Amino acid sequence: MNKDNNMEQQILQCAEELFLEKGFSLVSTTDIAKKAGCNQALVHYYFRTKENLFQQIFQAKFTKFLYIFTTFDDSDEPFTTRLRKKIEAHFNLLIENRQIPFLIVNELILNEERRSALVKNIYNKNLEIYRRFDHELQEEIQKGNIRPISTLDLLINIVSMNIIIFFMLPLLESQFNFDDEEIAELLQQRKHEVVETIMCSLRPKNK
Amino acid sequence: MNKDNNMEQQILQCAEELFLEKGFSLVSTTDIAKKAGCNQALVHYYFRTKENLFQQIFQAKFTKFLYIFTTFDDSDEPFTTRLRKKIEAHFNLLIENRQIPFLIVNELILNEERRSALVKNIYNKNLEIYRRFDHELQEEIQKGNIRPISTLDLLINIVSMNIIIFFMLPLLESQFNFDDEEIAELLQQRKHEVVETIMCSLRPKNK
DNA sequence: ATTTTATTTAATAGAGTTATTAAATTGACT
DNA sequence: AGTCAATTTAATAACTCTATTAAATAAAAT
Repeated sequence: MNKDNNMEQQILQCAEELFLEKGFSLVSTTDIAKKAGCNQALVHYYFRTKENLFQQIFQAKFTKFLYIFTTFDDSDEPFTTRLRKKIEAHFNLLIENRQIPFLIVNELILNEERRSALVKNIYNKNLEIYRRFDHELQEEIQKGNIRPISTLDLLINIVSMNIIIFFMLPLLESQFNFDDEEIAELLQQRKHEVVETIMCSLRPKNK
Repeated sequence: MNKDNNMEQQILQCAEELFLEKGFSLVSTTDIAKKAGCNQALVHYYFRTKENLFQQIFQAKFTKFLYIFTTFDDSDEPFTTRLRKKIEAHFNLLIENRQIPFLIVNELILNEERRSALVKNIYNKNLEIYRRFDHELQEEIQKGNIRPISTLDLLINIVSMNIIIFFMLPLLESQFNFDDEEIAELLQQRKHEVVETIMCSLRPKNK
C-alpha cells in the first residue's frame, strides 16, 4: 500500500492481523492473500510455508510480551514504586496488542514444537534479569516490607490478572455492546485495580 | 466399551476428550470416529453435525465451570471463610478438568455465535446468586472488614489467578518434565497461594 | 535492445474436511 | 423363518487447504 512497503511486507502485516485475530489454524494462506491483495501463491513464494510465516510473527509477539516483563529499571525509586510501574507498563503493552494473550495461550497449548522452540529461545536469555528481580524481592521480604511470597508466584499473579480482561473483551464488545470509549475506560480501571490488588496483597501481615 | 455404554455415548466421550485437548477446529469427525472405534459416518448419524456434537460438550463444560462459581453456601461461617472455600472449590474443579480454561477461552474468543448462545443461557440464570454475593460483599466492606473493591473485580481476580496455572501446565509437563506427582504438588501450592493472595489483598487498608 | 533476474499469476496435484446416501448388518418381535 | 426398525459401513459429492510448477509480467543490468 505505501510506496516503500513492498508486497512482502504487506503480506506479513496482513498475516499478523489475521493470526492475532483467529490463531494459526483458522487462517488460510488464501485468506492472507485476499487481505493483502495478491495471489495465494505469492504468500508461499515469499515465506515458503504457512508455518514459516507464522513463526516470524509469533516469535516477535512473544518476545514483546516478555520483554517488558523481563526488564526492571535501576532508578533509585523504592522497590514498590518500580514494581507498580512494571505492572502498568505490562498492562499498557497489552492494551496496544490486545490479541497477544489469546495468541500465546492458544498456540503454546496446541503446539508442542512451538513450545520447545520458545523455551529454548527465552529461558537463558532472561534468566539474569529474573535473578536480579528475585534478589531484590526477597531482600524486601527480609526487611519486612513485603509479605513472604515466591518470586514466581508473584509474577504469575501479575500476568494472570493483567491478561484476563483481554480474554473477556470480545464478550464485552459483542454481547454487551461496549463501545471503544467504554472499553478504554474499563481498561484503565482494570489496570488500576490490578495494581491495587497486587500492592495490597504484598503488604506484610504483622503490620 | 462398557456393556451398557452404547456407541453414541462412546462417541460423545471420545469427542469430549479430543475437543478438550485440541479445540473445535483441530478435531475432525474422522478423528473422533477413529478414537471411538467406529465409522466416520456414524458420528454424523448420531449428532448430524460436528457443531451439534461440540455444542453439547461445550455447554456442559461451561455450565460446570460457572456452577461452582455461582453458588455460595448459606452456612453461618464468616464471609471470608466461605469465600476461601469458594475459591478452593473452584480451583479443585479445575484440577479435575484441566483443559476447561483453554476450551472456554479459545472457543469463546473465536466464535461469535457461541458467545451469544452462552450469554443468553447464563446471564439471567445466575443473576440472583451474583446479587446475593454482591450484597454480602458490599456489606462486609461497609463494616470495614474488607477493603473497598467491586464485586466484579474480585470475581475476575479469583478466576484469573485460578485458571492461569492450567495454561502453564503443558509447558511444565513437556518442557520442564514435571511428572504427575510434582504437578499435583505444584497445584496444591498454587491453590494455597491464590487464596493467600486474594485474602491478603482484601484486608482493609486503615488497619 | 536484449538478456537476466525478480515478482506475480493461473493451474493444479494431493490430501483432508463435512455431510449425505444407499447398502449391509444386527437385533428384536411375531 | 420372516418382517421391521435400529445401527453401522462403504462410497462419494462437494468442498477447502497447502504447496508446487510453469508461465507471464515487470524491473534491472548489460
